[in-house]
Amino acid sequence: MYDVAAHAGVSIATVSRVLTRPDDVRASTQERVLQAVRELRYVPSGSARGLAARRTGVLGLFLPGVDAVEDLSDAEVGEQRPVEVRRDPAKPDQRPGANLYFEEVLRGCELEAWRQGFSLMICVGRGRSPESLEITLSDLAGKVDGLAVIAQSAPHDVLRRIGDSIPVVYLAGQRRDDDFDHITVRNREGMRALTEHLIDDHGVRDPMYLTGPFDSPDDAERYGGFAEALEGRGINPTALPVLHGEFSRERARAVAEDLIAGGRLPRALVCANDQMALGVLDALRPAGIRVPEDIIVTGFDGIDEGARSTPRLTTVMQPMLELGRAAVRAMVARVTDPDLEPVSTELPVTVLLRESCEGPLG
Amino acid sequence: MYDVAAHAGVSIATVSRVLTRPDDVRASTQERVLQAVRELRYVPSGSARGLAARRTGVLGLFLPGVDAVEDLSDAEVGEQRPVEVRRDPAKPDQRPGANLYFEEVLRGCELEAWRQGFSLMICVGRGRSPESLEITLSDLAGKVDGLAVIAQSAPHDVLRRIGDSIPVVYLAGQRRDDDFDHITVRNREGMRALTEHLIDDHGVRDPMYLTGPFDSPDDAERYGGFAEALEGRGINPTALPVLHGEFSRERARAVAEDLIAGGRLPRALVCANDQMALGVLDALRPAGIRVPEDIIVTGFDGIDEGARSTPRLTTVMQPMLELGRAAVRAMVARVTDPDLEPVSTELPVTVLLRESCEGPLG
DNA sequence: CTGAAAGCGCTAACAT
DNA sequence: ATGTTAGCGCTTTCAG
Repeated sequence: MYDVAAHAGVSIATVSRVLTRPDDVRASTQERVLQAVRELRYVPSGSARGLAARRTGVLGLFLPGVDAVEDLSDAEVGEQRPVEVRRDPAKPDQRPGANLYFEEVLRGCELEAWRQGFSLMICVGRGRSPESLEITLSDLAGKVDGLAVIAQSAPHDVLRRIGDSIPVVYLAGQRRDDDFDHITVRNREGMRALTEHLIDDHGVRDPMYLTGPFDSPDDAERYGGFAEALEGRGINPTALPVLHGEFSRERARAVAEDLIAGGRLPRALVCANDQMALGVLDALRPAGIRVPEDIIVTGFDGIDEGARSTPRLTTVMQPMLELGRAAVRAMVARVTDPDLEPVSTELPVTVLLRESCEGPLG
Repeated sequence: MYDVAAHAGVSIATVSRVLTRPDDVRASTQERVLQAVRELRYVPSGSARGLAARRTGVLGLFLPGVDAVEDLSDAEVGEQRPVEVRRDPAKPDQRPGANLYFEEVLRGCELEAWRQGFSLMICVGRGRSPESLEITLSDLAGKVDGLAVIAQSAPHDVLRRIGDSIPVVYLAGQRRDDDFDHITVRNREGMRALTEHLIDDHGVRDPMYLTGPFDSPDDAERYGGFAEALEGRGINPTALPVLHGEFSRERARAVAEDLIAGGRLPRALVCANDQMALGVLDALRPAGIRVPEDIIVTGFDGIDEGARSTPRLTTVMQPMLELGRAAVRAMVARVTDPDLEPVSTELPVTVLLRESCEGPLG
């Protein structure tokens, strides 16, 4: 920067101004400085800026570790053959489809961060020990102006610690009485609306529910909405069987296969996420059971694949991109004004009625 | 940090040491410092560290802008109804499936960065003017120790400029004689091996090729491999029709429909990517044309969906995760030793033979 | 093994 | 509109 200043015949302060508030500088001077910047290939140091300005212009997104720290080989690529040819028979899907979910949030964060002139740093909370997690997080916290954390990727007490050095916003998961912003999605209302549709418009009286993991607050909310809808229509939800699919396509398929074998298929199978609903379809298809004529199947999430399956999947679409964007907006608001009251936002969802309950659509 | 030092009864230098090279400090002192850190909820400033140490511990990944700066609303969420219910008839897919590709690279980068103790900053090159792109990039460059850039997301001259302040590694795309590392994938060899399999093991003599955009260097390589295989078997590739699908599932479907209508289906349709191959299957299915009995269809990329389509898609799998990891390794190597010769790495691919050419697999 | 001191490259008053 | 100057919070010699 000193070089640039010298080259342009101005002081470093002017260079700084040209780069941060160009309007405070005469156009001719500006031009000269920019010229020097270009000639000298000057790239301003983010660290120095961050230090001096007390804000880095970076926001952080902390995601739960989906991948189980896979093969940690240091792969010496040179040795391998350039092409390998092999047969690839079908295998159960291995990757948890859950990441599709987060990728959309990520896109939303990046998009909004960009709009607001911030950079985005991402960090995946890989298992390891609690301490290493804490170090990772605190390290991250030191580099950003605000941190968005996806539910269940880090313990609340650690977040609270970080929360008093920078704004933290908690995404999805359980709403708790913390000192940070909280953004969730209307899981309950979405599932209730969907279930009511099934009851009111399709005359379903005995839907089965296929749940996810026990510790999923999202799923708990969804089941709550399901139960509420039934109760509101005079149906006792506790009398209905609940199945367990762990949010996994494969597990759901197995569960559905059991149902088929036992001849215990209900009129409708309400799944706590799309992956499981797809798994159910996987089981139904070869058995020759028609959807929705013989059985209605519904999902939750609104993943892309559900819009292309056969039949196309009725589901509740979560605004994942908006989740990310809202997170960034919340952080930016708080960076601007650090002592705002913590706010709790619940984003709207959309029930998408498709073929798996409606049959062929126009 | 001064507080921590005071609290622990040591100098700031010692605090620094405990946090960066714990082994240089007596265990008891260390413990005292760590204690103070915890009590004071101290989070070290990344900016200050970066400035003093001359390295930020952050790597950057620059991706091409896939999303067309969608609705830039500032969405006041409060006003919306919590649930909307609506019918959702099938529509052509809108999102370019291409991002799936990059998400995998991103995962690879994040994984390897984490392993190497770096953070990862991501930045999407949203259209805009060339200057704004340059500003974005230079801004990013100032915040990281190294930058990985995915092909075609930024002009080479800008990258060169950045390249002399920090290491730049170029991913995929055309191999050029630049001053930075370059990591690609064996597009040519992969497509050649696949095509040879079709000729040698399935007796195909007149495959049609479905290309992507004209300006895709990846596609050019792939077509090159295709042509080489034919020539090597005494078939003249220029005598064979080439179709244009723009890497789009919808376009490919339309093209295939034309072919069907015209009764001009070849024995095999070799697609330059998986999305197009899936589009072809979309067209073939309702027409009652059997794959692979009536026509063989192949893709390229190895996206998840191809492993689950009906029939499952024969393809060439690109090591996207490895691409990301290799990029990070290259950057780290260069951060360690800045004046290494630029290296050019070509990652191996795998031809995955599945039902769309082999028929039912064990 | 620990402390003292000199910056790292910028921004933000404050002057002019 | 531009220059001067005092740090920002840390790492890193260099002594001890």
